[in-house]
Formats: sequence, structure tokens, C-alpha cells
Amino acid sequence: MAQDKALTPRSQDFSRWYNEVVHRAELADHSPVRGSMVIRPWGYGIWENMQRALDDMFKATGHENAYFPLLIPMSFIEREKAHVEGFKPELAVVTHAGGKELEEPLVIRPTSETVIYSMFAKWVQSYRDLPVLMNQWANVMRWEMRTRLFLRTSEFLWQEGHTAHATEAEAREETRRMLEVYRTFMEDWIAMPVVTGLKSEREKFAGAVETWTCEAMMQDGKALQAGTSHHLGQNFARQFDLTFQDEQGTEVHAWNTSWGVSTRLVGGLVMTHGDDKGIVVPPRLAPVQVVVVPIWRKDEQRTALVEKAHQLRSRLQDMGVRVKVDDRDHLSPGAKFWEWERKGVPFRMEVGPRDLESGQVVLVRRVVAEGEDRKAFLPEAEALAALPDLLSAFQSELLQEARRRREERSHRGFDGSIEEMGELLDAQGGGFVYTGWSGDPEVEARVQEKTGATLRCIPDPAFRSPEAPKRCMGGGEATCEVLWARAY
RNA sequence: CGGGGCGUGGCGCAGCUCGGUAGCGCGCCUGCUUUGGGAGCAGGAGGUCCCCGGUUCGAAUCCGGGCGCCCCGACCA
Repeated sequence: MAQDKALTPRSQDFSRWYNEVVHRAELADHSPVRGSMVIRPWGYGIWENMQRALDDMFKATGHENAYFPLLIPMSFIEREKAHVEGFKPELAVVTHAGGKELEEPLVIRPTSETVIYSMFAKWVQSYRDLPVLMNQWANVMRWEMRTRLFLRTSEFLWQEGHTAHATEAEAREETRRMLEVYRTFMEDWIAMPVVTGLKSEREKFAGAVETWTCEAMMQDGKALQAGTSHHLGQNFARQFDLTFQDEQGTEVHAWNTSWGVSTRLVGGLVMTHGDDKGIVVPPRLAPVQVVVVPIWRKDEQRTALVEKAHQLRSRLQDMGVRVKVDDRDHLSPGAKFWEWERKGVPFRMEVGPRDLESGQVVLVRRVVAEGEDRKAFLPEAEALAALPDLLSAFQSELLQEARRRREERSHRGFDGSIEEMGELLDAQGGGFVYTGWSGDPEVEARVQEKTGATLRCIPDPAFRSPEAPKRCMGGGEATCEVLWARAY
């Protein structure tokens, strides 16, 4: 479990820090199969909280959950041209089963558009059957060349929403609605600010007409695509005969959307808030929001203090706070402090003999705000009463701080050459660069080749610079503003 | 797929150059003492040295072949 006690500092080697912290916070571990991971209870607990929050938001926007199978006939994947081409290299295929070679190979789903729309085709006949608003929580598999825990693994957990609509306008509206749900979730729950916008042709989902994205900035200045929402047009509807009779009785193809976020978000959380002591879990997602650590010197004290700790726990539980008492007695208090800090628990409450006597507790925040004392000595009742507010204040400070960091490394109105952009990214250790663009894919390819940065998105109005850029990166006139960054 | 590194008790590593039958730190178990920032002492358990073959009286060490993993790049949520 413990190698060296301290983690490699982020400033020294960010990706090593990431790997260490994921292991040592007990989020996940490598499985025996290359590129796939075991999500441990602490990591899974965070994911469960994400699921719960997202699921509520999906339900609130009228969606229902369903489940579609893991295996998809190869011919289904092959039906939509762009879709096959996008996924072919990363497919895992089942060729044998029951001791025999299968007549038709089965693909382990890399995503479920094909099966889902083939089923929708059976269920939808009339415009009265629309819209269909469905979501599934599932695992998918994409055979990746290079993998990293949470950020890119061969198998990952996600949610994929799939909808069918009578009109293009409705589908577009749905695409945007769910992008907005994602943005809200990422900001309000993960405390991870994102820039939303449209993907370029080159970067969009294979099979989509348009892909919209949420782009977050990690602490090393690299971008993380945190969630996408696709307007699929009628591409899949055509291939799977997803048609319906409209009000005039005409048989027409439905319009589809799909949208997803994955366990990658856990990696995003780690790289957004972690520090050199470990990860920091935003209170709303923390499986444990407050850990109570009783401290004793003599055995006689132990009983009283452990009892007090459990008393505090049940008081907090009654207030809706997620609490854990750490009364293990083979570890020193210090060891427990380090462990829970590594795991990112927002608050620690210590109770020792001195506190017991004076009716106080010691409250310690995982991340100390500027000008604040590390430890607060508070009367018990006061500490309990204050916790809900402290938790929500902590939550919003995390978002503020992440936003501040992002702005610090965002370069708006950049008007230099492609080479200069590369230099800027080298010097700053990444970052977001906003420039003008003509929409020319050749320019996009050239920038990527020379700087290592990709076109993350054409930002939505809310994220655009006050002044629209006039010049395109790489010459000519700009038709839009774009965001560049090196990315995960 | 290119480049680099590594496979030795649960984890991290040393030993390999110069062959002689395996060691360190952490963790684990037992006991006692401890506990307000990673506890101390004593005792103890635990290893096909990645695999196959070769050289040799003898291989973790040398030679040949294989496999696996990690890191850095090109593709990707």
C-alpha cells in the first residue's frame, strides 16, 4: 500500500502524481487484463454519487432508464459508414461461443446507437410515439492503444442517452438541453468549470451531424473532454429504418440525439482538485463528508471518546451529513489524518480528552482557505450546526478556485503565429488558447501537427471573448472563435 | 505501432557488471508499551527471483528465445 510516504509533487511530474494518487487514495487498480481497471470502493462511491445526481437530472428532464445488451451483431456496426470507420480499430469482437465459431461475429459494444435505434424502429410507428427519451447505464469497450486509469481504459462505465424526435428542431433542442445538464452537473457537483461548444468536423463523433462538448482544464493545463452531446440527424434513423407517420400520414425518418459521460469524470475530479497530499473530493460527491477521529491516551478514555465519536456521527447523520468514525486502534491519529486527507474527505472532526472535558471539537478542513487557521476549535454544538454551511461553502470555493486557475491559463485574443502558439503552450505548460479560425480543416491539421494542440471546440457565446477575433490562426479571415489546447 | 524502462515475499526496491543457493524498507501476524500530524521494542510468517531452453559442478546473475507490464509519442470518452 504505502511506498514512500509522500506523493510525487504535481510540479515535479504531474502524470506520475496522478498515477500514484489514484492508487494510494484507493480509487482504482490495474486488473490482470491490460488496459482495464478495477474500481475500488472509494472510487466507486464517488462514481455512485455522480450517477445518482445525473440520474436525477435525467429523470427531471423526462428521461427513462432502460438496458440494452452488451453484444452487438457486427453487421449493425457496419451499417452506418462513418460510424464503422470511427470505431473499427477499437472494436473487441467475439468470434467463438459455445465451443463453436459464430456465424456472425459479435461486437462488444463501443457505444449502443446501432442496437438502440434498431429497437426504436420496432417501437415507433406514429408521431404520437415520439419523443422517445431513454438512457442507459452501462459498460462499453474500446480497445485503446494507450490507457490510463479512469482517463482511458479499454472498458469503462458510462451513461448513454438516446432519444428520437419528430423534428430536427426538437432533436437540436434536446442535444443542447443535455449539454446544459452536463455543464450544470460538472460545475455544481464536481466543481469543475467547463467551456461548452461545438466540435469541429475532425473531432466530432463518428456518425453524428454535430457534436457538442464540455471541455475542462486540468491542473497541468491540459484539456479534458468531459462529456459530449450529439445531434445525430437522421443518419442512424435511415440505416435502421427508424420511421414514423407524421400528422399528415407521411412516413418520415425520426431525428436522434445521443449523449454520454463516463467514469473519466472521476479522473477529471482528481486532476481538477487534487493536491500534493492527495485527492480532494467535493462535498456533494464525497462518500464520506466528515470523518470523526477519536483520540485517546489511556484505555479508560478510549471508551468514552469512541462513544462520543459515535454520538457525533449520529447527530451529523440526522442532519443529512455523510459521516464515518475512524476508531481503528492500531493506527495513530496522525496516520489516520494522512489517510483521510489522501482520500480527499472534506472535513475531519477530532475529539480528544481535552475536547471532551471542555465540550469542544476540533474541525479541520481538507483545503485551508487563505488567511484561515488550519484547525478550528469549536464548541460541539456550534461545530455541528455549522457543518452544513461549511460543506456548501467548501463546495463553492472549490469551483471558484478551479475557475481562477483556468482563467489564469487562458489566453484570449491570441493573434500570433502557429509557432508562437506552440511556444506559448510550452512555456505555460499547456493552457487554453483562443484564436480566430476560418473553418478550414487544413489549418486545424497544421496547428495540431505543429503545436500538439487540438481544436477543442468552437465555444458557445457564454465562453467567447469580449471581442471577436478577426484573423484566422494561420492566415486569412476568421469566421469564428475557437479554443485550442493539448488534451487528454 | 515507434522510442525508453522494468519484471526478485503484499507494495517499493537492492543484489546481476565479477555465477556459490536471496536481502533491505514499508506492510502483515503475536505480545507489551503507545496514540493531539505517518508510534516504539521484541518475536514471527511470507519468495516457482516472469516463462522456456542453453552454458556450467553450480544461474536471480551469463547466452538465446518468448511473454507481460509501465512510461514517453502518433489514434481516442
